[in-house]
Amino acid sequence: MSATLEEIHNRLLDTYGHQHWWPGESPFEVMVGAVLVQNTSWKNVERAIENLRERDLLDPVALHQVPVEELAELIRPAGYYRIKARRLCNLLDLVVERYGGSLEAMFQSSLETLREELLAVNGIGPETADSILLYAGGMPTFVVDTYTHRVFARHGWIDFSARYHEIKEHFESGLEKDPQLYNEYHALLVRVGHLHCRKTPKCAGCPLAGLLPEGGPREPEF
DNA sequence: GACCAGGCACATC
DNA sequence: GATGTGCATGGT
Repeated sequence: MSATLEEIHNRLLDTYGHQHWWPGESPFEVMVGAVLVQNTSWKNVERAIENLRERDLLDPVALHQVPVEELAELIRPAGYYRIKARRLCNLLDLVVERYGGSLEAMFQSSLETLREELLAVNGIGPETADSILLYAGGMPTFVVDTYTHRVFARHGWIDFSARYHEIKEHFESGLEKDPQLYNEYHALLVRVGHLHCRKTPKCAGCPLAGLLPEGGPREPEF
């Protein structure tokens, strides 16, 4: 590896600046957004969240009262609306039944315990769980997404076959255990990925282009 | 019209 | 463990 994790981060930060992901939103709104954004553009998620806000449903107990069919219609703009409604209900069951509807109480749990509990919810996978823990709870867990995988594999910094947990460990073992840093790093990777590292790479103008291996980006099948 | 987006569960081999 | 498929709206 020709650049450290910190150097890569700083290069991205110099280019794009702070991303302010989920800065002024409530933890609950962040949690809902984490589910709705699964394989979906953020723009669509915003419309769905607006629908909930207009009805004062951005509250765990209030949203828990809403029948799943009604919830589905409200979040329709986010896509996959029927399955996401079910997933939100599953998550709300955990929040309300185990933590009395208090996210504050929920985030008192240890990172390890809470991560297990979230992963046990049908519809919450590793990325959604880590997004909730990091962005809603401020807990130090690194979020890995498609762009993280793609950007790092194409530069030869990890293997294309690396699994979620391996990539997460790669970052967490090479960085200070700092939620702010994890937050910014992940957001910056999404930013550079969105601009330069989609299914077909656009390396011209990419701040990481100078770090590419000989012959350009690695390409198995993505 | 084709392609894509801040995944996940489930079926099958 | 590795692949393949369904889920769905809205932007480019």
